[in-house]
Amino acid sequence: MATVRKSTLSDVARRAGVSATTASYILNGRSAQMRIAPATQDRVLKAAADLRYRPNPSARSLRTSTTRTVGVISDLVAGGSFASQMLTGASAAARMLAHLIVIGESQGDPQLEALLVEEMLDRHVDGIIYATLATSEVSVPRPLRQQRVVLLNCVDRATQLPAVLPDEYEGGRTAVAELLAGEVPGEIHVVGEMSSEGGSLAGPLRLDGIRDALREAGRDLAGVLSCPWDVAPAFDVVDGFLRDGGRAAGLVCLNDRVALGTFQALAEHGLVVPDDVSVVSFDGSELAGWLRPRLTSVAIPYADLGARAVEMLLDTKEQGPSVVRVPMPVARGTSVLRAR
Amino acid sequence: MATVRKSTLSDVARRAGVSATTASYILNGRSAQMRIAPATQDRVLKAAADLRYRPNPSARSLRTSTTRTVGVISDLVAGGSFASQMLTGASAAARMLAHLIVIGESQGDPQLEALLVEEMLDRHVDGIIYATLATSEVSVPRPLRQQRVVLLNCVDRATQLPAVLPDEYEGGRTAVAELLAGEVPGEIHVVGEMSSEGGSLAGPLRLDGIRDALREAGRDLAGVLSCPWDVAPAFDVVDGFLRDGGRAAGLVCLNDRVALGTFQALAEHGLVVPDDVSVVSFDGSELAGWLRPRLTSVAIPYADLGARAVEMLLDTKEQGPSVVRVPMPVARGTSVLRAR
DNA sequence: TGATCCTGCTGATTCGATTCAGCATGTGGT
DNA sequence: ACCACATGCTGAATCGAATCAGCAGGATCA
Repeated sequence: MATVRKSTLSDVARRAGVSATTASYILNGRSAQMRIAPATQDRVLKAAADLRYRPNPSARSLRTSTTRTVGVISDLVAGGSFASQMLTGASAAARMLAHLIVIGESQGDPQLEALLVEEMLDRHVDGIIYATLATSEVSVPRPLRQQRVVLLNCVDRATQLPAVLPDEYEGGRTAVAELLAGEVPGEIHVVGEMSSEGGSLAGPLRLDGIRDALREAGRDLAGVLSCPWDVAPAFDVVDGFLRDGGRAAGLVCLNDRVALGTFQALAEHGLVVPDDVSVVSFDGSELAGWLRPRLTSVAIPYADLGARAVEMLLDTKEQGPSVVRVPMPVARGTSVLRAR
Repeated sequence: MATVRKSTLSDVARRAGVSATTASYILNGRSAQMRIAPATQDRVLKAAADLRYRPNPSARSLRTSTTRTVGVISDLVAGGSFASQMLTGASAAARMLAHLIVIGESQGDPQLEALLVEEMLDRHVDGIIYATLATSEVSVPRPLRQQRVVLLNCVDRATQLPAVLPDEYEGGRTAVAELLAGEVPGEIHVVGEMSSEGGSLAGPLRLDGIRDALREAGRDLAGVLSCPWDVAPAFDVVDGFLRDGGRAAGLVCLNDRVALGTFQALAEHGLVVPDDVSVVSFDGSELAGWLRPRLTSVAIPYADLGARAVEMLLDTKEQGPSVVRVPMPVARGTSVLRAR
């Protein structure tokens, strides 16, 4: 642990033969306003380089009360690659802006959440990103309200805080576009829950987009096979549908897990994707790429969301509350029957 | 942004009618050695509570040069839930020890990695966890060597740094135990790559465990279907095997993606899991739970790894270099034929 | 020759907590 | 009545950088 003693501003100043004050001005790029002679400037810069001078962030923070860190608080119940990707984006954006990311996971526990918020505020993070796994409506903890905050993947109607979300409505339209770019000679159904309980906002918006896009194409939505967004429920509902003699040429699954369940049910009934049924989905998860055939999925741009959130947070142009919708790109597979 | 002015130690001291020195001693639990009168102690504690005093971490760090943060540097190429789970564990453990986690993702880029290391050292993190996605042999960046470091999911033979890894060998044995707890009236094969290139250490160790456990049970390994650890390659190799007339009663897949490919190939050949073939796997990912039937998988305890790494890092008992192997628990599904 | 201005720098203070060294009291012993 | 000692507290320095106010010294002008 024999760490080399770090050199301080005074070390640099001494080596350059100037006062710490002067060195400070120069190293902070304020030479101009302070009328520092170019020669002096060079000497100090050289000294700093020689000594590998790196300012002590604690000292700086103490004076300026900014820490060049941003806190990310999420409920992200481990597992999904959500957190991972979102943090990747956030972390990259933060690096660009010379910040580091401090994380805290509330695991959905309001008390833990409050603790984490407090701890981050104690440490004077320059801002906090409040993220949720599922797109949802939230009520941010009190102490956060008068801080720099950006909501990620959620909104808080009460407070009008700035937020970053996927553009679910356009995503819905995109899914339909993918489907109709192929051959779909029959009914189109949606698979997935749309009951508004649970607070997820994604479902209704995607469904709106799907409905509108279909209508504009002169087709309509034959029905919705309603189920929770998971593999087994999706299997059951699609299995039931087929067992009852239901037939569809196109299925829009509301996420990739639903699509997996759907694939399994279709296989069980001897139906082949995409020859018998075309399938598109949402999430753009790894899973989509693992299926046979590979699934066309409208992706949730987690990394982008993370990056945008950080940028908004650190953007000094203090624009008012605003909600940014990030486009959902397509991860294209071969689950849609090609047009002849 | 109208943040309430935070109260300082002097505020507390003034309110309690003592000096800042005294307040400091009391709040740091050093009343005893400093012979503070109980009454004074109570007054200070009360004042601190009244004012909702929270020490300023920057000031404290400046004096003590400890920051109550730990850095996590990983290559974690987004996507896998690896990072997410590992951070969950790390973050929980850190909370217990009153620390926060600062993250940095190197994306496998040594230059970026060096930058991140530097930035974290600048900020005086109390220690760094150096993590890799795939269990592998690494060479940690220079500046890290004389710091408090714990390797996570990797080892550095050159430096003998402490490390935390899954117990892959025992995991291999566990997989076999799961398989043989059922009915496996025929050959047992392994599916997955075992060439030692790439630096992944998991494969060979799992394979050793598998071989030893089989031998001890009086069975042997009929063969290894070699392929990269991913869905499509696994599908191809198993498909080829079956096409060539190969038959197996038990398959040990080296990870869950391989197992998915294997499931797909088996289905293609009309083979039913577990009736015709029993399958076990490694990873314990969500995917295992999504398959039909649910896959029995020996889990990589990411959260535990993260937690253990943090604990080792912050454990002051400065024990020498040591390598900890964390047990791999079973996520049990129904992919093994039940014994009659 | 002195008043004025500009140039180029520096001293001293501040941020908030920690910590060493030491200073008043009060108590006990002789 | 005087010294020794324990008790209970405090002053001042310190960590490293930022920043305000201001000071020499030379040039410029009347």
